[in-house]
Amino acid sequence: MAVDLVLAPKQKRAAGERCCEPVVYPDVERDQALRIAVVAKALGDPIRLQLVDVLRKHAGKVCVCELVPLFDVSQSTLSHHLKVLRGAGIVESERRGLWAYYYVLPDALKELSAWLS
Amino acid sequence: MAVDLVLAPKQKRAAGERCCEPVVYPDVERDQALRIAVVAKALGDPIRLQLVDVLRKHAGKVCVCELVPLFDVSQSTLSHHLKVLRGAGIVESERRGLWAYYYVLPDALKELSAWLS
DNA sequence: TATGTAGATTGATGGCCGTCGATCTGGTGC
DNA sequence: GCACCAGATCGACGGCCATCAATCTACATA
Repeated sequence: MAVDLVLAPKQKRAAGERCCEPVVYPDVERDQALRIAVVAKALGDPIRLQLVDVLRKHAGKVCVCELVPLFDVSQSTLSHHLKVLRGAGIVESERRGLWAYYYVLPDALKELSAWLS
Repeated sequence: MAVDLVLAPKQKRAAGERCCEPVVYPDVERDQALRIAVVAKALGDPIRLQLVDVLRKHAGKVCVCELVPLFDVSQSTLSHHLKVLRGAGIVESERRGLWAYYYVLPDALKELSAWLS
């Protein structure tokens, strides 16, 4: 119970010895780290990564009906992945009649890319 | 072009109308996509992202005891995150006496970074 | 109107993830 | 030997994720 108020110098590191250089606080702020992590997390699935790859290599907007046969998952699963990418702000969609077109937002990957460099 | 050469009767697309450009297969192979996704997934957590940020900004190797107070999680949780990063091939560790030092592997983020550019 | 179609949504399921306290490991110093 | 320490590992818990078949929603065409 009664603890010695004084934080005794239980520092045992031998004279002059330090484990390493002084503390360095993260350069990226918490908000920024969160934003970047959200994008990275969305890219953290092989199918979503390849989805973004296809959309990026394609100048225009790609119809979902062209995307589905490229992958070995059901249509509903692919739709889910596209929704996740939309939620992360990486892609956007546009409806034309029966078809839906997806495209990568220009600046979506900029912050992550910049942080990596 | 040669659009009209009709294949199946079920095709309902109005004359000459197509949903979009022809199919484009993913540029990144499945193996490569998987490797990149593994790295992205590991970075998909704010704490791990900031961990990598600190280690990267630091030239040498950083002691775990300096990392723990930077984050609002328990020591065991931080140790877990470091293990995940190690599993993804992003960081490596080295023991010196009681202390453990972590550092970013030089080429760890190269493939992801290259893909983003 | 009725039928067919593209794509989104729902609900269920099994597995994985982030977090913690507690414990274990092995190196240090008395 | 013994006590202490840094860091890894364990076991458990709650929540989130990837997947599917089934269903729903618009739109298009007859």
